[in-house]
Order: sequence, then structure tokens, then C-alpha cells
Amino acid sequence: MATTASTDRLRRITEAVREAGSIGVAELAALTGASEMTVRRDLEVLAGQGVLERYRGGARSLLLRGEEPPFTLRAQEGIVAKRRIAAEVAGLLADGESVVLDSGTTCLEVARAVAGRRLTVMPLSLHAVNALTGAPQLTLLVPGGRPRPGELALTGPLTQASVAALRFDTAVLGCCGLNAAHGLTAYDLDDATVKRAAIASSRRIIAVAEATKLTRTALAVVAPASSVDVVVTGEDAPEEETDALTAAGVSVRRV
Amino acid sequence: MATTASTDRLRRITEAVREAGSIGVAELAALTGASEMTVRRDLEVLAGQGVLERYRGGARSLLLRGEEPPFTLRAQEGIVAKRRIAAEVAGLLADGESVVLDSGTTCLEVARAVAGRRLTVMPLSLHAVNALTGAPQLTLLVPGGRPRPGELALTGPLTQASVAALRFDTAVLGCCGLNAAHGLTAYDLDDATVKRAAIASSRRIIAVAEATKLTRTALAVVAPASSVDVVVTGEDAPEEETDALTAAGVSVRRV
DNA sequence: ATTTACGCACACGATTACTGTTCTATCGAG
DNA sequence: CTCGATAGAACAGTAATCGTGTGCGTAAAT
Repeated sequence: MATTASTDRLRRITEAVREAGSIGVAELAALTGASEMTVRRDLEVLAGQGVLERYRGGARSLLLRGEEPPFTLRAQEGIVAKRRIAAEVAGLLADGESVVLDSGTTCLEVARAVAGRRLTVMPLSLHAVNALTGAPQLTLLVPGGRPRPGELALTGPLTQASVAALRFDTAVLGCCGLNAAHGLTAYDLDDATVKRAAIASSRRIIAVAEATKLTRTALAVVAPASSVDVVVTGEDAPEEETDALTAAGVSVRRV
Repeated sequence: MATTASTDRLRRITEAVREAGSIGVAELAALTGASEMTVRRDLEVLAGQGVLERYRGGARSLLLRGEEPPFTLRAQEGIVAKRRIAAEVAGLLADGESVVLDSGTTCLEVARAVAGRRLTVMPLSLHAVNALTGAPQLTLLVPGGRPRPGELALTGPLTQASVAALRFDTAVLGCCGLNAAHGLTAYDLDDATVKRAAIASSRRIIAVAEATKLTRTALAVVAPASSVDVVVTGEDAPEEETDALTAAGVSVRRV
């Protein structure tokens, strides 16, 4: 669901470009079944997102191996699992709590899940901010900072200062990797700094991590796994990883 | 232009409710020529904006005398004049400048006018933030704060701290009233505080004020007119007011 | 209890977004 | 410099979406 023809085509083009390194417009048109004009328009969009670079006749990938695909594509991937996880997190929050909510696609779903609740929320991404403006019962706090293009995650000294100036009941953190061995890791260094600030300002740490994240480790180490109080993950999470997390003192919830 | 049938109807309903204090659904349907169902849906929207309160059979106004109409309506009023003023302000800014950009509908147009420019901008409203996300050349700084419903103007200690932590070349300020006698005035006290912080952090102060603002004075005094370096206003600005401003040392530009 | 209004559900119309085709200007290779 | 191929603008047709109105069951106030 929520997989329209156009977003599916964008995803396939992104993958094809990334696999091939560089690829021609005609090939992409044949691959997707769309006209060359449509492919060109798609490439223009993806170039605007920084996914690839145009050249006459085709495009070459800008995503290095191991880098994340752009936000708009990740937001659609495994969205049902993300919604389930988000609903579980919403259930863990009590009315009236103050929450700092991390950036990322899963946390965006959390934002949507708590939009009707009576909470105080500081989201660390403008996507989540926009999802929560207009929520009548909810007190929305915007942190300062520089929004990273596409991701719209707020980072930098202003963000750190905003988070550090407050004390939250709960931090809901996304991650790029989470396991007992390497702890909670992120791709972006600035993001990692902000996450650390969120941990330092919060009494309880909830991490959201789809099953795939448990076997992955990213560049920036945010905190050891033992800093996390609760992990919400999918049913398909590998048992050895969840056992190791449990052994590290983390409460694991599969949904 | 940009006056669709539905926004026009919302405006007329808002005015009718405000004039009558309270009014029935049937009357509004007759007045607008729309069905009662449509009127009900409109009233729901306006109730969500805090313009009015529903009761069975009709609605009563929540706008006290002298208060502002909601953002969505003000954004449409005199939009051509606002665009002209915004273009003039954009012309006053040099590439590379750092700018703090106030909240309000005119400043939102300024945001749109500078979207393609190479500037560093901190907008004081989420409307302007959203207008500027994705602008490639522009460095966007988001201040912290609590967004006021509808207006989405950021206020509070987080906002003040964000503004105070930086020094800007130029502040572009909106206002509710501006004249030589009472200075720059605003409806909202929190807004006024943020505006003062912006003035304190900026070398040059540009005020945008449609002609009607020059003969108006609002509750909160932000600063004397002499603090303002440049006022950009409409051609139809009353000459006695502009003369007085000029006498106070303000450079007045009519466009 | 009765009447009135509310809002849900569906259907229709208008507007908008998307895709493909054609044509011309442009770019790059040799 | 010339030639061939691609890019992009303009238009048209189609799909999707939004706004609006009607009918009906339900809830609320008198």
C-alpha cells in the first residue's frame, strides 16, 4: 500500500543507477516500461534529492556503497512494520509525558501515531514537526538547528542547546544500527551528537529498530546498548540479537 | 487571483460571523449560496483555526474586536501588494547576508521571494521555514520555540535564545502597526519579545508594512520608530505618516 | 417524544497531477 | 565545423484527487 506507480518507478531507477554506477536513459526507460521523457523527469527529481548526477545520455550514482537511500524512498519501505512499531511506542507513553522524538522515518510514524495524544513533544526533524502542527492537545516544541536537506533532521549547536535546555521523561530514538556488541549507531556524525544530547536529557530511552537494524552497524557510535531501556523491533528480529540485548539489560519488545 | 471559490466563501463566513456575533447555518448557506453541508464543513475548518465556536444550529465568533483574522485568510488579503513589497525587500539584501525573518504573511512572501538566493536565513515562523526547505543555495537556520497555532510563529525562551545566540546583518520585521508616534507595535506580547531580540541581534532593521499598518497601533510596543532603518510600504501609504517616519530618521520606500 | 440539525457515505463535477508525443534548440563527438 | 543524438518546452489525453451536493440514519435539544 501507499506504493503508487511513480514512487515505485523512482525506487527502481534509484536501485538500477546504484547497482550499475552509471546507466543510460534508454536502458532505464526499457527497464521501467516508461517513456524516456518520464525517465528524464524522474532523474531530475532524484538529482534534486542528491541521489544521482545527470550527464548527457544518462545518470551516475552519487550514493556511495553503504550510504542511505533518500528519505522519501525510505519512508515507504516496510511502512507496515514501522506503523506497528510506532503504535507500540505510542502505547508505552503516558499522557502528559514530555518526549524528545528523533529524526528518521520510523520516528516520523511515531509522530503520526501520537498526534492525537496529550503530550509535550520536541521532534528532531521538520518532517515530524509538520506532522504535529495542528495537533490540538499536544504541546509542540521545536528545537533550533540546521535542517539537513531531504532528511530535514535538525542538527548543530542550536539543536544541542535546545535539547540540553530541557529535561524529558522519554527519548524515542531511531538508529541505523543497534546491537549488543556495538551499541546504538548512526550514519551521520551530527545526528549522533544530537542523539547523545537527547539521551543525556531524558530519564527513559526507547529505541525503535526494525529487524534489519539489529544486524547492522553504522559509522557513528552514539551510546552502548545498555543505555537503552526499551527496544521496540519487529517480530522477525533475529533471536540471538534480541537475547544479547536482553542480556545487556535492555527490555526488548517484538511487535 | 489566488482567490478560489472556497477561500472566498470562508472569508465571507468569517466576516458574517464576526459582524453578527453569532449566526445560523441556514443564514450562512443563504448568504453564500452554498449548501448547508458545505457551510458545516467550512465552520469546522474555521473552528479548527480558532476563529469561531460551533453550537447546534450555528456558530459564534471568537474573534474579539481588534483581534486579527486567522493566518490563512490574511495570507490572501492584498497579496499583490505584499509580493511587491517582498520583491523590494529582496532587492535590498545582498548575496551572502545573514537575515532573521519575522513571522507574518508579508514576511512569508519575503521568504518566497528570496528562496532562490544565496543567503543565510533564520525565519521566525514555520510557514517560512517550510517555504525555504529545499532551497539549494540558501542556508536555513531554524530557531527553537513553541509554534503558535495557525500562525506558526515561534516564540518563547527557546526562540529568544536562538536569536540571541547569533548576529545577523539584517532583520526583516513585520508588524501590526508602525508610525512615528507609537513606534513598531504588535498584537502578541510573545511576538513582541522575539522581535525585540531580533532587533538586538541585527545591524540593520528593515520593516515591512502595508499602507494600512501606518495608521494603526497595536497592543505591544516593540521598539520606537527610530530603531528602524528602512520601511518598505505601499504606494498608497499616507504621506503625513511617511513624512513623520522620515523625520524620525527612517528611510521610507514606497513600492 | 418530537423535531431539528448533524455528519457519514456515496456520487457527481471540476480541477489538478501525471504521462506520453511532437518538435525544436542544444550539446558533444569527431 | 558539421552531424547525430539528446534535452527540454509545449501540448494533449488520461488518471487521480479535491470540493461540493444529496440522501439517510443518528444524536441532541426542547
